[in-house]
Parts: sequence; C-alpha cells; structure tokens
Amino acid sequence: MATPVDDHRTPQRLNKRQQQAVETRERMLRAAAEIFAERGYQAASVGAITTRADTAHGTFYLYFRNKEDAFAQVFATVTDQIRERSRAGLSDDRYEGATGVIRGLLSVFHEHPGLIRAMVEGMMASPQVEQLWRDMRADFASRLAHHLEHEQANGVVRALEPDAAAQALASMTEWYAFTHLVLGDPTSPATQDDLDDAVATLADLWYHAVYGTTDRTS
Amino acid sequence: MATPVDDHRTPQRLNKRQQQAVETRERMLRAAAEIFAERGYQAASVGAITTRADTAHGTFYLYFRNKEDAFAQVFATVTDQIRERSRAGLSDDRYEGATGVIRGLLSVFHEHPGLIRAMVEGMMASPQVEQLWRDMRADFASRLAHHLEHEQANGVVRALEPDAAAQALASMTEWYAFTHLVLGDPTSPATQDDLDDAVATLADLWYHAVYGTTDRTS
Amino acid sequence: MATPVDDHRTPQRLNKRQQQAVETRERMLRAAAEIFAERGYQAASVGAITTRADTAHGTFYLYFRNKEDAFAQVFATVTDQIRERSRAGLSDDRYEGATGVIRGLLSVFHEHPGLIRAMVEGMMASPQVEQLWRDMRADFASRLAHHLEHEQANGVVRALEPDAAAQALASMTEWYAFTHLVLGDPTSPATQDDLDDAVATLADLWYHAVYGTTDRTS
Amino acid sequence: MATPVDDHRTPQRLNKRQQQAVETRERMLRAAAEIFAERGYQAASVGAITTRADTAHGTFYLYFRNKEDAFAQVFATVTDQIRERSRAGLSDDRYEGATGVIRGLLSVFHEHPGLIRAMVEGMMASPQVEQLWRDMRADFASRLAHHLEHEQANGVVRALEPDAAAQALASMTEWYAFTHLVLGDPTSPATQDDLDDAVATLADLWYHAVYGTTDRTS
DNA sequence: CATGAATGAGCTTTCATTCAT
DNA sequence: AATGAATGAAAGCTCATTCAT
Repeated sequence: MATPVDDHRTPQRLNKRQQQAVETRERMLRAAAEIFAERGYQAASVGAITTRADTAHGTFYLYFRNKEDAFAQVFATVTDQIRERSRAGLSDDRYEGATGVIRGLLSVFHEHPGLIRAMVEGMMASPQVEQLWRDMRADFASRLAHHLEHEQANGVVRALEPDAAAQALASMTEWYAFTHLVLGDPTSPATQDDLDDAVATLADLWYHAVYGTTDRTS
Repeated sequence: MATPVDDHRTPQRLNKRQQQAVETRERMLRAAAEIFAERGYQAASVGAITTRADTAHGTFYLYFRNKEDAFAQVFATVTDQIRERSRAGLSDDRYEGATGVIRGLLSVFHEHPGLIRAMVEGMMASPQVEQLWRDMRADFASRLAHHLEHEQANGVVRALEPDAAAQALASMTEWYAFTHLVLGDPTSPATQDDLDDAVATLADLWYHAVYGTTDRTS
Repeated sequence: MATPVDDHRTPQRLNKRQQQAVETRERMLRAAAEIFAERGYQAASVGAITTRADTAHGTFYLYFRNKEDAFAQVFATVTDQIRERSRAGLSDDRYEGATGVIRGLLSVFHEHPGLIRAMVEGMMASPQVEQLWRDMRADFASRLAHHLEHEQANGVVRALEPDAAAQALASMTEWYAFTHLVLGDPTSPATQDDLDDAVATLADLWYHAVYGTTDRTS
Repeated sequence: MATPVDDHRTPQRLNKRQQQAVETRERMLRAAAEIFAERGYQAASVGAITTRADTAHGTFYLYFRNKEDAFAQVFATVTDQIRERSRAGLSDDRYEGATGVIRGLLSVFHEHPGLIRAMVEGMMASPQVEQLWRDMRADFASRLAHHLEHEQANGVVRALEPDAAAQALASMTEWYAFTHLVLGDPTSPATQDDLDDAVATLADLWYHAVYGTTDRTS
C-alpha cells in the first residue's frame, strides 16, 4: 500500500498518516502542558489530558512512556525558553547584563506560573524531573560563573569564588521569582509591575554582591 | 537534676491511661515525620505511618484530623526549630550575626533533608501547608528586615529597600540551602563540610550585598 | 459502705449512684432519639449520641446492647405514644371515632417526622425493628377490626372482611401520613393545616369505604 | 420471526468491542439489581456487585457514577414496569379498571420484593432516590385522579377532592402491598394467593370509597 | 495510528465495639 | 458506674496502565 513517496523519508514530505500523527502529538503535548499547569504534577491525570486533547485514553501511551515522561517533555519546552531568553538578555554592560539575564528567567516564571509550580512539585516526586531542573539551573549558573570569571580577569570584580557565587545568585533569582511570581492566589496572578519590581530588587543586590561597591559607574 | 518544679509536662500527674496516650501520640508523630521524610508528602500513606508507629490504622485519626493535619503538626516542629536556631544565632557583630542566622536555617535543612523536601512538595499540594511555609519565611525575613533597618539607622548600611532586600536574601538562603543540602542523592547526604561551605558562601554574598563594600572590618 | 437503706430495694429509695445512673440513662435515651431523628438510622453513630448525651463513648454500652437495641428502645417510646393517642381518640360516634383514631396516629407522625422516617428506614435494616413496627400496626389494626365487627353486629356497616379491611385502612392511614407529613424538605416541615387536611381526607375515604354511603347521619 | 427491521437494538451494527461493552453493562445492571434485592440499599457494596458481575472493581465506575446512580438505574427499570402494567390494566369498566390498575402495581411488588424493600430503604438515605419514588407515585396518583375527575363528570362518583382522594388510594395500595407482599420472612415469600387476596381487598375498599355505594352495578 | 473497555492495586476515612483503668 | 484509648474490618472511589480490536 505504501506509495513510493513514503520512501523519501524527507521530513517535509509526510504522508497523511504522519501528518496526522504530528498533529496529534502537538495537541497532546499542549493539553498536557495545560493540565499540568492547572492541576499540578500529581493531581494531573492521564484521563484529563486525553480529554483535553480530544483523543482516546490509550493514545497517550503512543506518545509518552508514562506520566513522568509526558511531564519531562513539557518541562523541556519551558527550560528551552529560559535558556533562550537568558542568552538574549546578555549584554556587555555589567549592570544591563545582569538585568537582562535576570529578566529572561523571571519573564518565563511570570508567563507560566502554573507550570513552574508543577515543576517544583514534580522535582520532589520524580528523580528524572529533578535531574531536568538541575540541568537547567546548572546551565544558568555556569553561564553566570563564566561571566564572573571574565569580570574578575578584567579586575572589576572583587575576589570571590565564581562557581559558588553563581550558584547562590542563581538560587536567589529562582526562589525570589518563585515566591513572588508563582506562589499565592492563582486567581490574582502577578502583574507586570510585580515582574519589574522583582527584576530591580534582584539586580540591585546582585550588582552589589558581585562588585562590592555602591558605585554603579564602571 | 530534674526537680518536680522543672517538670513542665508533669507526667506524674497523668494517670496510666493518659501516659499511654501521650506515648502513642509521640510514637505516631515520630512515625509520621519519618514516613514523610522518606517518601515525601503525597507518597506517604496513613497505612505506612501506623505500621511504623505500631498502632492500628484507625488510631491515626485519634490524633490527626487527616493526612494534611498530620503533616502540619510535623511541619510545626521543624519551623519551631528554625525559629529557635535563627534567634540563637543573632549577634551584635554584623558578620557574626549574619553567619549565625544563616547557620541556624541551614543546620535545620541539613538535619532534616527529607522533611524539608516533603514540605516544598506539600506546599504545592496543600494551601494550608503553603501558608505554613509562608509564615515561616515571613518570620525569617521580617527579622532580617528589622536588622537592616537598624543598621541603616546606624549609617553603616547602604541605601536599599529593607523589606525587598530581606525577601531576596531569605530566598537566596532558603533555595541555596535546598539545592545544596536537600536535593541530590539521598543515599549520600550532605556532609558537615557542605554545610560549612554553604554558610560561608552565603554569608560572604549577604555581607557584600548589604554593606556594599569589600571592607569587612566593622 | 452500703447503708441499710440500700437493701429496701424500694424504687423510690435510690442511692446516689443509682439516681445518677437513672439520669444518665434518660440523657442517653433522649440523645439517641434526637440523633436518630436528625440523621436517620444508619447515619446515626454511637459517637454522635454519646457526644450529645455528654458521656463517654463506652457508656453507651452500659445501657444498650448495641445500636439496634438503642433504636428499639427509642422506638418503643414512640409506639407507646401512638397507642395512647389512638385509644384516647376513640368515640362512640362513628365519624368522630374514625377521626379521633386517625388524628391520634397522624399527630404522632406530625410531631416526630424524623423519628418516623428513621423507623421506616430501620425496619429495612433490622428484623427486630421490623417486628416492632409490625406489632404497632397489628395493635392499631386489631383495634380497628374490633370496631368494624362491632359495627357490623349493629348492622350499620356493609358486608366486608373486618381484618383485611382494617389492614387496608391502617395502611392507607400510615402511608398517607408518611408521605404528607414526613417525607419532603425537612427544613419546611408539615404545618397544622397539613395535619388537619390529612385527617379530613382520610376520614372521608375511611367513612365511605366502610359505611358505603355518603350519608353521614347516623 | 424477527426481521432485521424489528431489531431495534441493531446488535449487528455494533462492532465486537461495543457488543462486549453492552453485555458487560447488562451483566453489571443485573448483578446490581440482585445484590440490592438481597442485601438492601446500604448493605449492598460495590465489591459484591462486581464480584457477582464477574468484573473488576473499577469496571463498576465505567457504567455508574457511584452507588446511588447504580441504584437509580435499577430503580428506573422497576418503575418502568409499574407504569407499563398499570397502563395495561386500565379498563372502561369501573370495577375492572380499578382491579387492573391495582394488580399492575401489586404484581411488580410481588415479583421484586427485595428491590421494593431496598427502594423504601434507599428513599430514606438518598434524596435522589426519594425523588424517584415520588415521581413514580405522582404518576400513579395523577392517572388515578384523572380517572376520578372523568367519573365525576359522568356523575357516577360522589363528591370528593380528586387529587387528595387519589393520593390516599395510592397510599393504601402501595403500603398494603408493601406490608403484605414485601415485608416478612424472605425465605417464605408471598404466594399468588396472597397477591389475589390483596387485589380483591383493595379493589373492594377502593370501589366503595370512591363510588360511595355498595351497588356494584354500573 | 488510534481506540476505549477493562483491570486491580491502592488510597483515605468511618465507626461499632472492646476492655483496661 | 463511668471512662476513652485502641482496635481493625470494611467501604467507596481513582487512576495509571494494558491490550484486543
């Protein structure tokens, strides 16, 4: 039954079945993200996801090995966003650089509070999810550590242990963002002002903790 | 050493039945703490707790309204510890003061990694637990904010918004402690050195972020 | 310690312990009646009764063999009331007689809807309770049957089988009373008017069914 | 004899899976009816039903929302029978009509004593079940009331309030049937003679109560 | 590729009853 | 006579996962 076209295996040339499958996968992933965000990791059920995705219950297992796997796939899309935005926020200016990186992380927390919440929850329940979070934070912290080393080499940063400091600053950023933008009444989510305030507060402390002076002029 | 006056619990005033009940309550609370620490909040089951406590299943409900209530009671013993140790760590010396408060928090995380982990998980699942955590952190942060205001009045701290800064420093401390002392392979828990390193790193950043200078001499 | 007075065993001469016991019994029985009326037979719990009676849980079993026994004792007080009032309602006048007997039964249903409801429910769950109800109804029906036989002897009642007719009339009375005075929204219970209407309707049908004519003049 | 057209259920249009599902549903409903009849409403357990139906425990919840829902579905099959038979028993002859309607109701009670018993019990425990019973009786009574109005218009029935009288006659019928055909030792159930006697007694009283004369000739 | 009926282990919670005090 | 801590057997219900179609 297979037509010769099938054999090209070029990704842009999908037959009808394959196209449908791609669509189903996307629908399922979107549904999973929504349900995890709304209910949290444990309270989310496969049934809720397939209902939302408008598929049969069993279809879920065509695309995910199990619930944990589905969560990991959803998780990956979010950590990708964080990575992208943090990179985009980099700048040569020391203060602008910090602000940009911080805002990159915080804007993702601000946009997906439900998912971030589910991730912190999922971290506790699933070693695989925990590993994903650690990878994300390691990426964030190592980029920060490199920046600190570079600034130290330039002699503008006080003596400090770059890796440990980077870890601590990353911790401050993540958890301050979490408590201010994610926790709390989900019916009155954080506003843009909340986001701006959080960025300003964190950038200020970050700057002084690293450069060890109140003088902002480089 | 114990004189009758010292004996706040006055066990001699309880009849045999009441003594037994007190023992059962303690055994149950201890069992609950162990099970929550080992399995986490959601995965902990009432059955596991009563088995560990060596009581009948129904006995659980003589002492707790439900699982959430049991967790809240366990939680309370931990937050009490944090409060006590943070207060004990206070000092007039600015650097010693910071170190003491930080160590107070971190030592509790270091001693009860499983429970802290369960708490962060439980926060996501139960609004009541979330409130308990927020109370604990508010207590921690407000004590810090008062300290900052006092130092500002003395003119030794740079201009900063005390409440926001206190929140950010508390976030850094909590989450750095969490990622370094709680997360990770539970079979190789954090060592005393890990604890000391964490305290040193946090105190250093905290100090510079607040006093805005590399000069440690008071 | 027992005084000689104890040995008289005259009921009016109870020592302190016995007096207390009588009071406890009464309190417990009253509490049981209230709880059964409020919650129904199955939903009533021993714990609720002892709480209402302000006694320890175990005290319940000093006065009742078990829940079923408690219900039977409460039940007995109600059937006693029905018996008394039905007798009091008797009259030589044929119409007044019917009305009085009917009103006797209905007034009890009207005053204790919760208990009557619990009884019908309990009948299904407990053979002992079922037997109590059957005794009550047999008493009611036999009195009615005797009346019918007497009237037949007087030649004023049409030919009918007295026992079967009595059963049927008793059934009509009980169940009509039940559906109109007991069932329905418990927050808006039956009024005095409902009671009067029910009596009138039943008396009318009863009268015609028995005397077979619309002529009420004796 | 069955032509394809006759086949309302069109089993040939269902694929194998759907056929199996229909069978499972029927097996489950039958099992539920049996268990409810044997044990009563409250004492019936989901586990007993699934064991009888030879399915897994969870399968119950594929077909019923909960125990109450299962009971309501069983209940519906019985009230449907009552409705059908009462209608079938209608007749233009006044006496035959009454007899037919009465027999319709009584025959169902006679065939399903356990279920009727469970229904009266369930009425007390579940508002939903109570409503079902009230609907059934309203249907029965209103049909009776219409009949009375029609006969009154024809001038053959004495003056009486049709609705109230219909309610009272329905009460008599239901409860007499209940006490004579349902209550009592379930090991020696009511016989055909019991049924016939009950119909005769009720029809006699009904007739005289309504037509107010001993003259049966229309 | 998609379906959805079926599974069954597992959970929290209630409560009548006992008995040592 | 009264207590109340302890028991433990149920119960209803959920849900991740499987597999024949």
